[in-house]
Amino acid sequence: MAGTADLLTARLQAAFDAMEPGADPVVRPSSRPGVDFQANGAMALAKRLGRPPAEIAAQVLASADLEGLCRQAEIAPQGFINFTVDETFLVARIQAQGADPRLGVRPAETALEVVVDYSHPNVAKEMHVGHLRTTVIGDAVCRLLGLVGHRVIRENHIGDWGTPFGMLIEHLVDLGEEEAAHELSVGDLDTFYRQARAQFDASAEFRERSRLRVVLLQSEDPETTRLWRILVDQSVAYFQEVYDKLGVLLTPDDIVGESFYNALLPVVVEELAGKGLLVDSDGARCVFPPGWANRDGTPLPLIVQKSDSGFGYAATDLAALRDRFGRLGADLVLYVVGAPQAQHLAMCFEVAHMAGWLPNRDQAVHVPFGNMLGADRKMFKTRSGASIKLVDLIDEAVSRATAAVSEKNPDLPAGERDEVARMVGVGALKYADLSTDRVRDYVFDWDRMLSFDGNTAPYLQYARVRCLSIFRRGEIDPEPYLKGTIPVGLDHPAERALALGLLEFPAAVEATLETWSPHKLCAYLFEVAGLFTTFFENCPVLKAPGPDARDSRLVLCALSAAVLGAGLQALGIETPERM
RNA sequence: GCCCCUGUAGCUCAGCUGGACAGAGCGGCUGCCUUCUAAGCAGCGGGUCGCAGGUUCGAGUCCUGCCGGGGGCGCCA
Repeated sequence: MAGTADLLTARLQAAFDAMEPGADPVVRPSSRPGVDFQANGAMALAKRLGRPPAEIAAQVLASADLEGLCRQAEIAPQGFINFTVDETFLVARIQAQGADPRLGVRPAETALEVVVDYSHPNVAKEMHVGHLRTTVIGDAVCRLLGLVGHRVIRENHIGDWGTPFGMLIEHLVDLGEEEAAHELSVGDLDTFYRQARAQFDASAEFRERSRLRVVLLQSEDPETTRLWRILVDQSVAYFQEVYDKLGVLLTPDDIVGESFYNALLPVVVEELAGKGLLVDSDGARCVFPPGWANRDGTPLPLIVQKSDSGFGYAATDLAALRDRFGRLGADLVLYVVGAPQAQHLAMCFEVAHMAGWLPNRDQAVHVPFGNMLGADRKMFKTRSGASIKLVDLIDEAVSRATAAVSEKNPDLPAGERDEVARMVGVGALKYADLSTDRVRDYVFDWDRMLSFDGNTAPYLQYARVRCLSIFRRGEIDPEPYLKGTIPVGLDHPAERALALGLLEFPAAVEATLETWSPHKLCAYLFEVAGLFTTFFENCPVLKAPGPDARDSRLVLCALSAAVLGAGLQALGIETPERM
């Protein structure tokens, strides 16, 4: 089911083609009173054809078939064509949307195999605020991809390898396995890591042990591997606790850590060398993709193998690309990774393309995001300057929401109150992250994200609850109202505006996926919530003028709840039935 | 020095890939609860869209150059 604007475009296309093949009608929603959409394409044509815009517009209108779609079409002197959509058309669309379990969202023409690389915490290191955005945005992207029928392969590329593991394993040995496992299982990863670091800095003997341990790890010494496995397993269990709290799709099965690619690294080097891409530079084996320059203007290398023969992270990233397009048969790989990695990823993509692993450059996409900032517009940190644990952030969101829910609705039973508070608190945290353009830094503000006013999760959740409460109050089952069999009238402007808004849901989903920008869906849902509350204020439902008006309005309520619910779910935000 | 991102109301953010007078929330001011949840709604006030040029019938949106903020630029990941 296409958006109304798309349908109008399709109707106008032939008329525009007749003027100039391929001419774009440029249909946009209109903000003018009484006008639903406008077509701006006549002006551009007028210039090219050397004729007055209004004349072009008139000719377009004369030949376009708008039967059953538009009640009215008017030409403004500048050449805008203003359309008012036919009410019976709107009603039919509303009924069709309600009857469609997908609410009009069209499956993608071709279902793709999409790998989404996101979250990627580090073993034996605390998950902190820096992991929130990648995890939350990645989760929303996965859900949206699934919504339109793509096959999604989540890959959590955790940091489970590298020289720090010598130090971490030695610290584990010093602590004793049981004590270490205990410490890690309570989630005190920061302390564990800091202690290891402190030992490393303080003791030459420890440094030497750590160095030797790295060698043992790399040579797959069984005992060392066993100790390493303890660190990984404990950390993965801890990550899962955080993911469960956050309500994201990730599971331990999605983990494909850096170590997974170890065996492939020599293959990567071999194949690059075989294609003549590898250049020895100061002892390191590098690829120099064209177009990147160094500080001094010399070509910038992607270092695949360091001069000490160790592999850099570029090698791992290349191996992952090779694996994803080769073994996994991916059509598309998305990297939900912070903006600072842009150059690194672009170089990896370029090299993978040169090596023939990445068929087309546009099949690997960096989905970058900016930082979370504190009120002082600096990196979000605690007063003491430490990074904030993600669990603490989640817990505080829930506790703040608990306070708010208790205050606003003291009648909720304690059990339900806690559940609602969890949905509201976590939802608010996630929505704050999703609702602004991801490439920009955003300012973290508890009060704003938990506010019930404005573009927030609680406001949207509440708008949906208001829809549902009408059914509860009237002891009405909403289900029959989504069958598309109940007559709908759109006499009141608020009803009409709401209907037009609800019909844009599929278009909003598509626009969101086009640029991997969850904030577009957020903005749409906020708009729908606003349209609904206006309708709610102006159009009594249970006390409607008559049974027909009541049923008609119940259809709008049911569909509003469905669209808000589906939209929030697609963003990974839970939807309470009461608040 | 080169490259990437960014600059819109006092604050936080939208602005649908160039369309009609730039929108929303918060904060400020004013109204609205015996009526489906006031966790809400309606209204008022508030912007030379960083600056200067350019392209265009039309620019917050595209191009160039400055200014301010953030980030990246060879063996950490």
